[in-house]
Amino acid sequence: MRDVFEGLPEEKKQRIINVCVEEFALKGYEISSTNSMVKKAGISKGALFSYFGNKKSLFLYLFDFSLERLMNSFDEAKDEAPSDLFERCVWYSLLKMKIYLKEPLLSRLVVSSVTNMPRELEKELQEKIERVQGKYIPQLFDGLNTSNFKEGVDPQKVLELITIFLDGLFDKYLKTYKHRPVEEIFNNMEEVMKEYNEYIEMLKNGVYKS
Amino acid sequence: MRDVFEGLPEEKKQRIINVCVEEFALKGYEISSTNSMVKKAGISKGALFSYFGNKKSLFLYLFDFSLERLMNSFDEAKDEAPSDLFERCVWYSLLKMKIYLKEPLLSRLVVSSVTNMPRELEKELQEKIERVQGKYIPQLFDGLNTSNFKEGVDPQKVLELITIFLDGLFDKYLKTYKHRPVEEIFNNMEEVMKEYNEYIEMLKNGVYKS
Amino acid sequence: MRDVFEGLPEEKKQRIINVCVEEFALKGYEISSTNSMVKKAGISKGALFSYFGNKKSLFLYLFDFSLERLMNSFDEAKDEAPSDLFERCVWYSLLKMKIYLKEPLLSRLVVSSVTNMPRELEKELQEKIERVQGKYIPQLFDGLNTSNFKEGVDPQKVLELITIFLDGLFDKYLKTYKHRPVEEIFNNMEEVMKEYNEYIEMLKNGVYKS
Amino acid sequence: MRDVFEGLPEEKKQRIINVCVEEFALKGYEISSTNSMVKKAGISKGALFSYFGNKKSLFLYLFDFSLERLMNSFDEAKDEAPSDLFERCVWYSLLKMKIYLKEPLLSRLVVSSVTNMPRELEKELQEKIERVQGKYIPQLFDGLNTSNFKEGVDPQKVLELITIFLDGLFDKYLKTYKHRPVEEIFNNMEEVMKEYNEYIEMLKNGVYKS
DNA sequence: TATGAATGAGTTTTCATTCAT
DNA sequence: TATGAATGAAAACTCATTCAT
Repeated sequence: MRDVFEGLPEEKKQRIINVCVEEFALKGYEISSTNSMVKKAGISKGALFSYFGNKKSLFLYLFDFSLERLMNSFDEAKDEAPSDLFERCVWYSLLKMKIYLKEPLLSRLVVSSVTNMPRELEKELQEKIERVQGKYIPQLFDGLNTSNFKEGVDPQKVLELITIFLDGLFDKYLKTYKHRPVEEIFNNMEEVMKEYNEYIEMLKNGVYKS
Repeated sequence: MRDVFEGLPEEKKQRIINVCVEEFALKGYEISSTNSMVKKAGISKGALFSYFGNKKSLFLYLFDFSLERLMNSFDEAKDEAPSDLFERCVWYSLLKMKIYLKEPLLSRLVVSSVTNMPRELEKELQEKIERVQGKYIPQLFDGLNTSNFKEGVDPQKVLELITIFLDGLFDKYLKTYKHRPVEEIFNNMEEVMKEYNEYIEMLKNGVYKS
Repeated sequence: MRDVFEGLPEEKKQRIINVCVEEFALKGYEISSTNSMVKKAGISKGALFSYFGNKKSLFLYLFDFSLERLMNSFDEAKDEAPSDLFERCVWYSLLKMKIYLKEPLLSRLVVSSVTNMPRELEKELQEKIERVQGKYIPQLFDGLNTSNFKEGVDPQKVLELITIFLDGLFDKYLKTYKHRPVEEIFNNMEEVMKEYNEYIEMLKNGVYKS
Repeated sequence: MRDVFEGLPEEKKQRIINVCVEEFALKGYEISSTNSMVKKAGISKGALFSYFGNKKSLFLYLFDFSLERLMNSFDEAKDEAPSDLFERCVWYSLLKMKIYLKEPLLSRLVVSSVTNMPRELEKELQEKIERVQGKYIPQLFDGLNTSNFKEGVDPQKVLELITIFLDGLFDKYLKTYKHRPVEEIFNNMEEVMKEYNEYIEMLKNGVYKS
């Protein structure tokens, strides 16, 4: 059944994936309409359902597809991970940002359906997420050098502090640039980096007089 | 049109608001059903639509209502704001948490419809959010004492650092306690405060050996 | 929900019932189309589903409706039941025929959905049938006079013999007159009666030389 | 068009026929799915439609096929027909039962589509049935010995009486054993025969005191 | 003003049939 | 000939919105 879809000409496959990902990413699972998808993709209702069986399977296919593509981008960059905690976190945060900017729809599909899980998909999505987290999170925070830390500072807590902050910063950027073209963000990357570094400096050395 | 609603007996108005807020807060804009609302509120379909015109207006009314109530809670607490930057931020973050716990449905309605803006409402919501931010954010961070700061540290940036971090921490708590009863959170408040203080300590004095 | 339907003007109720009974009686449950029903009845899709909820409930309502009407006709005639076994059976068979001819669609709906039970309705229909049989069958074969029977003849077996035969004869008439107007059958009633009597004579006294 | 099908290797033809007969016999015309048939038969959709043109023609082909096979079984047994009316009828009824048990699917296809004629096929099926009845019925009741009959008894009517009764009895058995395995019926054959004989005795000599 | 029955375009899904390969 | 992907009308059902009462 899904083999039929996989055997389609690449151009057509891509068109269908793009259309459906866009619909799901922008509207969310429940509101998205298979009607609207087939119209935009220029295929028949019957075709879509012969490829994927039903709306739920279609969504899960696209979720897997998106997740894999995003994770591949992570894997490609994995070897460049710096060993210093701060640098590692910054690198990771910027990597997330680059990937989001390179694949905004795939990213949105994954992120929004995880933060706002449709009831019907809860079990399946939960499982997929846990599998990915189990595989990637340990990898990303392995082999970290914490020798620079003050005594009495819990490295785990520091990691959490930085992660929470950088995730928040990431969200802020996303909101800021949501309605602007992608290029503009890339052009401002230098400025973004400068800001990152300022924050990191504060986290490293504190903001109070010693 | 809306005047008719405002002229209703207070008890009936409240009942309608409560029912509709709950529906929207728990299910989201698109999935929520006016049918289910009128049934739960014990009014007729015609009534609801004569009060609010359509689903969209109903939602925007409730959004305004919720936002105002939440902002009033802020205003009431405004005078207790500590003047030290860190204390102010922590106070603000805890205030947000208390308000969320006091009015979970109003808060959820606002927060979830901002993070997950329904297509149809994007413009209007964007505008409302910006108006509120423009009014409240400067107020909240006025008259701060920054005399403890190291030289060369930009107080505005520090503010942003802390705010972003504490908002992220807040979100983490929300997710953690999403499926548990409100009381449990109050009971754990002490532990939460301890964690807050640890993080604040790190932010103040840094995590690297000086 | 069904109250709404019951509260409709009698004329409209009848129109809807007639249209839906006809569709179900002639096509059977699965093939019958709610689309086609609403078109023929001149109401909207929404209306039909607000009256009955879904196709299954609609059908069960009409089944109950039909069964009750048919059973009422039986009840009205009950007191005229002869006490002789043969006469009783003939009377019963002719009564069935008269009712079938008076309400051919209601009868067909009931008969055809019992002989050809749609999987989806099996449980419900089975139950209804059993309830009716439990109530009517004992009534119909009560107080029979079997004093005329030869010795060694089991009255129960005779009853079965006659019932099976008369039911078969009934079916034969139905098939014969299926495509002809109802009046024609009424006009031929005399002939039908004659045939019945001939058969009964044979059953009573046998066909072999004694 | 159908020649292509007839020219197929016998094994393939049989497989297709078996699969389609089973589907139609168990589900009925309208509910049966050509999709499911081609899957089970291991052929392509195109093939099925190139052999038979459309679903209707496919069904009519299988109906003819089934009818012919069943009628052949009758023909093979024809010479064993007893000449006494009663014996002939009983023989005939048991023959029908044997054939039904030997070819339950072919029989079910024919019987169920005759008792519950799909709208779309009514005309064609009607015609086929009449042709078969016109050919076989006279044959089967030829050369009967009616010398044992009472005077004044119309042999034609007796024949009809017995036929209608035995057909009804047959139906009753079918319903009784509908959900049980075929073997069970064969095992109970003795009991069935006993019941037949009891009824026949009643028909011969009547049930009233002479 | 208030009611709630009525509307109909919308949803997901199925399936006999066609036709390019 | 044979294939099976593609088609699209049709199915059951929903729901925001309207309007006669």
